[in-house]
Amino acid sequence: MPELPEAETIVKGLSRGLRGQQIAGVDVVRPDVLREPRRAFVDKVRGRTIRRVARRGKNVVLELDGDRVLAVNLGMTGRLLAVRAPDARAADAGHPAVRFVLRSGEALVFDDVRRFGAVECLSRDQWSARSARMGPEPLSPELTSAVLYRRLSVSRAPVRSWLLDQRNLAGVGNIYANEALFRAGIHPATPARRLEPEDVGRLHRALRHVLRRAIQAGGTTVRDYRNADGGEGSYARELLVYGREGEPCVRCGAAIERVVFGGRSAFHCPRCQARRRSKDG
DNA sequence: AGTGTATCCTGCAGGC
DNA sequence: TGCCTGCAGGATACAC
Repeated sequence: MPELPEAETIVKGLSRGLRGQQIAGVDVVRPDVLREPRRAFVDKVRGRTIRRVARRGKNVVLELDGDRVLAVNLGMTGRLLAVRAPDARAADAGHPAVRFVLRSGEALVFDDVRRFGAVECLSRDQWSARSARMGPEPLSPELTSAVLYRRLSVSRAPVRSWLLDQRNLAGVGNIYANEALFRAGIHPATPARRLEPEDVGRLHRALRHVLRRAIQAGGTTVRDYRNADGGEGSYARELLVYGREGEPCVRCGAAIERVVFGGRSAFHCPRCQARRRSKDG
């Protein structure tokens, strides 16, 4: 599940090769990853030059000339692959959904087995509006512990659900939410507003630590995630709770538990992340 | 404002 | 062995 560190890794891998490149042609293999008719999309993208490759939350953002933005949400299994050789078959071995053929003969392929991902071409204004609906970047200096506390304190949602909501924070998904909560010693089902400032301080530090480390490691490959060159991220080795149901907690030895709420698995150590009673009112 | 459920989709693991 | 079922889940829509 590509989250912030995976999107960041992809951006780093693509930036140098894409900047300044002109998109000569667009081959839409799977139109259902678009959010508009194929023809309209192709007409907007073809001939544009890529000015910059950036990230916002979990999205990879290609800024094009003509005030257009190509926004890619990787969904569950999406990949953005840089294809160096003009007729490289490597990318076709998977599940190509959209292929951007560059003037240089190279290509950028959006590949997505399950097609939960999306590729959209928006005006700069449309993208700004979309971005404004997302929460702050967790690694931005503007997101202080105090700001985080203020935002959490007005929500009754379980803190894990709160962290996953892109309107609250941009880029955190289930893996890093679980890992950060473990490091902060907070039970994932704790109502957000019940967290004390010290809890939020620990959560803030844990989030930043986990996201930074995961970026250094090139992201987490559990199964599907690949970087722009098709390589895997190595942060899976450092996961302490995610996917480790029944295994001993690295800190206390208790068996890691999995609970499902909000339609997703939450992994935690029952001893290090003691559940707090939720008090009414 | 919150929860739960269904939807999209395919690969794979587990059960028998 | 091989089929079948269920599960994985990011974002979103919808009912309650």
